[in-house]
Amino acid sequence: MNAPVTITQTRADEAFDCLQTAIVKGELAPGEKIGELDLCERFNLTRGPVREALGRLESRGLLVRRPHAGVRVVSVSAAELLELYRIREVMEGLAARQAAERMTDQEIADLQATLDSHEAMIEEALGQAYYQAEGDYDFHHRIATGSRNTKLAQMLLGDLYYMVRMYRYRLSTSSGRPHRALGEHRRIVEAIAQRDGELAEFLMKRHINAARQNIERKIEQGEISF
Amino acid sequence: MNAPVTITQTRADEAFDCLQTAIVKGELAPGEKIGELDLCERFNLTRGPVREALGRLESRGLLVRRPHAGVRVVSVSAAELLELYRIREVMEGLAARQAAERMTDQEIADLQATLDSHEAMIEEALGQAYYQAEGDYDFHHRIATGSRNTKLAQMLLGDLYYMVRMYRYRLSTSSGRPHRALGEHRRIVEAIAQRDGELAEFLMKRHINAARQNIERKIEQGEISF
DNA sequence: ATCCCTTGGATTGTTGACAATATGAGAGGA
DNA sequence: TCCTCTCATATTGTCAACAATCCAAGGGAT
Repeated sequence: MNAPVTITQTRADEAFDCLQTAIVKGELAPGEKIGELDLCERFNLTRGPVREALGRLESRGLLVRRPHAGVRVVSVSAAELLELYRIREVMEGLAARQAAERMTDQEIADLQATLDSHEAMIEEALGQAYYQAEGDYDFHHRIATGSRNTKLAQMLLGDLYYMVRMYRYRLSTSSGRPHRALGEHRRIVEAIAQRDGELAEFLMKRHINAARQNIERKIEQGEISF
Repeated sequence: MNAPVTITQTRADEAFDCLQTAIVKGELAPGEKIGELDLCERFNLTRGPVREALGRLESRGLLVRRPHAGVRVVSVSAAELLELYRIREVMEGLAARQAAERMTDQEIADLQATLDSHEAMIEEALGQAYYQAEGDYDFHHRIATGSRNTKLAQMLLGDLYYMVRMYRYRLSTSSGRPHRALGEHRRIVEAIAQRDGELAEFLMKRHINAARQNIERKIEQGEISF
């Protein structure tokens, strides 16, 4: 009867998580060169696990490493960020379609519940950017897993979302957007609830396209520094 | 004046390449448990680099690792393989569209040239499965890079294609398919040459969808063992 | 003054040994 | 005969020292 609470994982996993969150939260700025022993001291780990974590992060595209020259946090240009949204558009469109076909009724109910909670947050918190961002992430997360497409979910959750979130922290969504986004979310869930995969895909693609255009506008207006 | 011929990269990269090709070529069967020491002896490397390579491969989804229990080559079920093609459909559709917008005239000419060479191979080699598979890979490879979408190309070339190729080796394309596939390739390139992104996307999606149905049929007919 | 080469220092890549843990065989009991 | 528990073994995870490589500062030549 071993306690399944064993959260120990492994040192390398620990390093991986720490590094990933540090990158996503912006504690390590894009383009910044990071030394291995700096990280070791920072997380109280030895070089072995840290090194393995660096390898994994590099393979996922969050870090870029040059042999013997150290690793840097990947710096994504404005153009590349927009390209990321183009990818999200097609992939999450597919996720929405498959989610409409495969999500359980329970999952759909939960999804609607989270939207209600998001709405409450927006109302009371005057559209606090943070809650909106987290809520948005939650929404897309659920749909990705709801697609029952292992690889698709893996690519979205393990690759793209981390990259997008990395830039969310400096891209506060514009004032009016949270409400509109919530509305779009509602319509997507509606389509899913009606098991209309085609419509869900269409709405999701339009939703992400709108988000992309929103960012594009901000870049043109110089509200973002890269 | 250092000789730039030293392609040695690093030991870990070497291990990574060896392992990847070994997996793709089927020398390490899906589901097979592989010990670190075995690999060390196999590639004449020490455990450090091998271990790092394992970490990277795991992060890319080609391996699955359980703490203290060893790593196994990922075994993809028939259903998951079909899901992979669903992902390819939307992602390569996007790639084709962007390639139509961004490829240089030279790249397009090269692409057409490779198709000619593929056709010659099919004619003379009686549709040798091997050439067809490699040619097909070449075609999709060029379009992915031609999209000028860094992340998209990275995901296709670094993740999906390896997984698909891994199963290509046991999925000899059906007799009539190479000719049909070549025709579809030609029409896609035609659309790209005319800078018709929308059409290129449509044709590419249909092309991959056809390939998926082809596999689905084979699975139903029990021609494939999983 | 500028450019190129050299050299010292620091950082990364690699190695082999040590510690922790899961797998499997075997003994004992129901 | 089957099941459970224990323990030995092999394999993995981790650590600290060694070797290889790049980067920057400094000196000399043009």
